[in-house]
Amino acid sequence: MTLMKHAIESAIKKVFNVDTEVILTRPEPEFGDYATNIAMQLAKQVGDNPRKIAERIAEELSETGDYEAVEIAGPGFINIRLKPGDLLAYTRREPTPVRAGKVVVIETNNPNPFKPMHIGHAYNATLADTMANLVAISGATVKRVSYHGDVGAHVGKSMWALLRYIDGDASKLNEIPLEERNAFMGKMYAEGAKAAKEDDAAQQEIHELAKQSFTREDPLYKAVYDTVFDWSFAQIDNTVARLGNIPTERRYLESEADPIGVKTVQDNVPNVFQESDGALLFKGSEHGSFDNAFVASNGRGLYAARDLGLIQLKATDYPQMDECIVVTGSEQAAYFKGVIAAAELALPQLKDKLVNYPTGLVKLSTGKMSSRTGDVITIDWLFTEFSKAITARGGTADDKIVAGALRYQFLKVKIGSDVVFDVNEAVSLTGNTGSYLQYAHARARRILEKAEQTVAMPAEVRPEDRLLVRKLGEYSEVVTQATKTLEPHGICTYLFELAQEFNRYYEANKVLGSDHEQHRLGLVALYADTLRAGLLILGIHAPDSM
RNA sequence: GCACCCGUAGCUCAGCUGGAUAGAGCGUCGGCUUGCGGAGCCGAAGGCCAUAGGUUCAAAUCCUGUCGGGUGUACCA
Repeated sequence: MTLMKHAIESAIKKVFNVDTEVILTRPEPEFGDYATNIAMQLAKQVGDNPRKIAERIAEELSETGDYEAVEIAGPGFINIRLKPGDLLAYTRREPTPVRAGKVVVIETNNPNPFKPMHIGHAYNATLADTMANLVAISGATVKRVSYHGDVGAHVGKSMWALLRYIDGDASKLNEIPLEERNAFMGKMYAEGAKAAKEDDAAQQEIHELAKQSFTREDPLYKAVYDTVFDWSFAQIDNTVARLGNIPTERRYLESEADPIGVKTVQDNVPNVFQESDGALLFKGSEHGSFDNAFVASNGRGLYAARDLGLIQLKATDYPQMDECIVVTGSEQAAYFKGVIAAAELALPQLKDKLVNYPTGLVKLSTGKMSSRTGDVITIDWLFTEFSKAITARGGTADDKIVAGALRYQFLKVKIGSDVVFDVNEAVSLTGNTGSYLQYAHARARRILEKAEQTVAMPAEVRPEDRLLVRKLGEYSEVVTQATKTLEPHGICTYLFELAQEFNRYYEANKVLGSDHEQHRLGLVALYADTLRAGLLILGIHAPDSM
């Protein structure tokens, strides 16, 4: 494509003596393989009508003999049709390495211990993990990390309920079976949250217990804390792995980030932070955010200070870091704007390295959920529902299949839009779903498996192949675009279109036993490999059977 | 109040670096048994792209106003 772009640019230079950048698009297949509207853009500058300009350029391009056809259409579009050989060459999967040589640190999960994991965590984790995949595809070295709130208010709430539950005997926790721990932790948190809201005395205790989370001096407190802390991370690690995420290489905790952040804030008074009512605040309102306290009037570090500390921990662990990506809910967008602005002022060496991607919320079509009341859709429940649906179709529902369906549901939506999660739709397995793609892949593999000859790259493009081959040729462009913006949804759309294109082909053209068996097997293999490669980027397993 | 995000088919969403008849899935209605997995394929109905202006040869796409929805707004995370 770059070659073609340059060819057109130099044709323009030659004919009109104008330097310009040509953008090629993919038009409707009836028009050709590539199109550009450059003639219309040049009309004013060159002072001629667009169709004439287009004709001059087309003439020049035709003379090279590099294309099957160059045509003018409509108000001045130049449509280019590739030669069959080139059409095939374009199917090579070689996305442009737009981040070659960079080092990128990205948080690929950040659920808090002591709280239940819900569908929102699954969304954040799968999206961030997929973005990390895109970073890797773009030629960078990816460092996957995680960050968790191990101290503070939510811990106080859980500890309040936990301490009442054990009633002085920490060994009571050992009686809770492994498979009930998640539900138990959720229940404890919900109870504490409820008490904090409704009962003033309890609120005082919870406040006290929250403070203790920093020191954990009391032996009973420590025993309970340590046990549930371990349970939490066992759950988090297990769930994240189950979702198909690649493991992280470093886990950061708020308790370790806190002192570093507090010191940074204190060291930068008054140039970056100002004292106000005893608290140290950052005037985020002057940076597109809002004024926010980083250190409380009692000297304790707040969330923002911890984020400042976290950034430095990352920079220390990964001194080559060029970019530091955090994916969060959109409700934190303004907050992060403030943190990043403050960080760039206090830590100028990190300027332009910090990026926050705000995502939409996960909403359920069935109604609201709330972790406060314990009324949440858990990830375990989702896995169970998917399994049931797949089994009902006569398929085998291992975790990899289920995770694929789940991931796709999250990834197909543009980052920033809310994900309306309709469990019935997600589980339906038809239409634009992960299951459709996995099934499509399995079917293609099945054909190859049955073939009694070795499969090689197709050597030609027959007329009935054209649409499929053209679609295959879009892979590198789509993936390159996705790596630039770190948005996976375009890959989802593309893979779905590709699978549809193949299903059409497959419906109309017999492969095994046909006169063109060898040729068509080559196409099937190329398609199956392309589909698998795309799914791999999304972290979705492409099964050979299901 | 102020700031940011959003408003595309009944529902859920693509399309937004301006371009050729606005696309898909679900749902609805109608087709497809010889041929490899029907979790599929083909077709139909369904849109003043919230609304009013502006910029442009060209606007769903850019700018402004209005209406409607969401989120945020310092010592929670």
